[in-house]
Amino acid sequence: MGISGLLATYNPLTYLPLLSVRNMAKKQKILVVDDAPNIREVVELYLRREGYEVATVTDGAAALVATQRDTPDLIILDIMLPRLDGLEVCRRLRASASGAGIPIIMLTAKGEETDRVVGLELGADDYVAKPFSPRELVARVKAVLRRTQAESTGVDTGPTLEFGSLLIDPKRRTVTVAGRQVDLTVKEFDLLYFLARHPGQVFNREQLLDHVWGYDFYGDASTVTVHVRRLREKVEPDPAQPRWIVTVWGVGYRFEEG
Amino acid sequence: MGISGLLATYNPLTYLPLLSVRNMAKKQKILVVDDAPNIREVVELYLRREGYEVATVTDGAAALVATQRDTPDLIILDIMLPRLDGLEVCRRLRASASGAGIPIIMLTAKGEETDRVVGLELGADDYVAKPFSPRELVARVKAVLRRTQAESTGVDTGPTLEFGSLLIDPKRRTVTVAGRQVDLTVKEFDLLYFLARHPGQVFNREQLLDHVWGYDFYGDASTVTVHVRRLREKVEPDPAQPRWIVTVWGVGYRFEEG
DNA sequence: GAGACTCTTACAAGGTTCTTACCATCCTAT
DNA sequence: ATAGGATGGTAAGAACCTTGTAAGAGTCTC
Repeated sequence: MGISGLLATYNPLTYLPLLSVRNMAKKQKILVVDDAPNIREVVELYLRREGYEVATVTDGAAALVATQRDTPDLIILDIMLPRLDGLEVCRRLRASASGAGIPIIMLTAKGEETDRVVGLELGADDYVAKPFSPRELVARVKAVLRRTQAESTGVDTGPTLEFGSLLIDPKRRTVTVAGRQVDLTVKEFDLLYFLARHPGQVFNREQLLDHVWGYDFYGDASTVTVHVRRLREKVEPDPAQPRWIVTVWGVGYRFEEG
Repeated sequence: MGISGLLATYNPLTYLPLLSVRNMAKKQKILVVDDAPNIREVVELYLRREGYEVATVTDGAAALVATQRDTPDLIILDIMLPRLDGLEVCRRLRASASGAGIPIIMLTAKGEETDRVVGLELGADDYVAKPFSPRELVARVKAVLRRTQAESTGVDTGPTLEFGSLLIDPKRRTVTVAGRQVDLTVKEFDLLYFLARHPGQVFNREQLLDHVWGYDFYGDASTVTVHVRRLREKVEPDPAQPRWIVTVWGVGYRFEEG
């Protein structure tokens, strides 16, 4: 008996407070495709715990059938599969009318770096390397769903923001201060745009790392400090007396509108 | 010289190891599970240096017991262990109600039947291959804690409170009195927000220390007095005749609505 | 109304957190 | 390859907050 037996025996689902997929009216369906039973079960467990509806299949051919039948909201696809491998499944889904729009997260074994490129080229939305933590997978699932659903509702790039003489245009990725265009680097822009999209709200450095740098950033919180400094240097009329990017002592930073 | 002079001699703050775990008031506990004494020592040393509280055990069974007893914030778990190996410990923790939420970092020996292990390792939040640098391990610990804490604390800032012309917004960490924004320090804000969340209820200074400063604060009750004073200075229209933060003579303070 | 207790106010010391400047590393485009 | 920019990290100093003490004002009790 392997992991599956044990897990079944101690099924923790019973105790867990089901925290929810936000205020989604209906449960979202996820299809898990992997030939290893233990992976299927662990992934299923964690996704259910988050309130998703989960179906599992063990090979590529079955994946195609299940997609047709169930029209899942997202597919988690192992690359190494019997009969029809993950890349091929991905290719066929993208070619088909019904499967083209469904987001896919690929599972790859460690060291198969090349698969990432191929997978993403074929239209996968994200990829996760084994061994992965279920928590991470869940985070990615949420991120991908958020992204793709935002896209389908037309909020591709956010709106242009304006605060007095400060103009932030996400489409062009440019910032204008008092009519003068300012060149920001990628991180600088992302940081500014994130803060400005939540005016008034205080974020500590850890939260900013999560939102701007991403879930899988191994780094120090001082990174945020440095970027804030450089951002102020470029954007603020008087960097020592910031008007927009304000320090909240002992907590973090806040974007202050005009 | 009175009692106060004597008390000053024993000022407890002087002795406290004032290591900082960032802006978290409480020290975080980490459980290290490894049978190799030198690894335990090095890891413990580096983690303590970063301000974490560290416990160590040498085998899997002890790890389960220690987890139950201490409820650590994170577990560092070697795979190769006597009695009960790391994978099994991980599995059982994930299946238990109390251990399911605790993040785990696995230590794996390099080149150790990677393909087989890959499937079984699921359930940990991160993996570090031996030999590893202590710096890297510390970086990973921080990253994992950041992720998991963002999950749990990210959503639950309390509600905005309103009492007549007084507005308390925990998301922005600002207070508005009669339309005018007032800047509060961390402690001032926490104190006000705590009192305002329990309107009418009287708290003595010790209770306020417990709730706002934390259970592990060794300090004088006069601290509360000083903070109440400054809070009134900033928030009350007439600090000498407080309208909201009222003194209950001989007992403590109470927040009075409108 | 006096004494004792409690609270308010002002202030200084010490610690923590932020800013600033600088350096190392990585990536990219020439 | 190499130069340049972008990014991430570190250390010193400044700015600010926190906290304890002491003196003065207020309040309760006898």
